[in-house]
Amino acid sequence: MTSPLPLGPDFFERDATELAPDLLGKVLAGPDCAVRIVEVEAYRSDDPASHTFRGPTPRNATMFGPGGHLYVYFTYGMHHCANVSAGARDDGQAVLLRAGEPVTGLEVMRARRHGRADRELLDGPGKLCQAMAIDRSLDGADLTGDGPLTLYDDGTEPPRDPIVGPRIGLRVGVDTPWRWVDPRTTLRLRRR
DNA sequence: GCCTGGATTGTCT
DNA sequence: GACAATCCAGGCA
Repeated sequence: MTSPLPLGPDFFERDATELAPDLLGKVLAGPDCAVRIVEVEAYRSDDPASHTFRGPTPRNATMFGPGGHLYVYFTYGMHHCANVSAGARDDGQAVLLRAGEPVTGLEVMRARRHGRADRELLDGPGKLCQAMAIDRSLDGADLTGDGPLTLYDDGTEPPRDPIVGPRIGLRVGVDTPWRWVDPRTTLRLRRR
């Protein structure tokens, strides 16, 4: 275990399908809690399932910004989802953070998730945002510096044998295997 | 354990 | 005006 280091902009400035599996095992730290990422999905602008497929809009502006920033969107009338922008400016790429495991701030997250079992605190994209109090006010936050949220490498290597499969909840783009799961997780996640 | 249906609102066509 | 990168409760096995 080396000392935790924030990931720099260089780490994020590559294709979302390369970045996504490397985010497994990394730590997303907020002001009062931190989470180890165990499930991700990649989205690109040439991908019909991506919010950026039809070009820039006010909502998806962060995905077209530089890599290493937080893209938060609101969906199904009641849920937020958190993404990390990837690639260079104007690339329109991002990695959706689907699930995580608690690192610090367990009590805070339990309170925000209102009595859910620990294994159900962070095992879905909407739940992860609820537990970490992520909403649209954090859209565009810089994850590489002194913002409210930071992505760290705490010395945990990405898994050598990540589970790869199709993305979840889509009407289109289900044929591309752009979802990665860390096999070391104890969460009950779809494994294929 | 697995499956089904309802909730609810911002966003784009 | 329709849809959406979801979650949860409830029913059944």
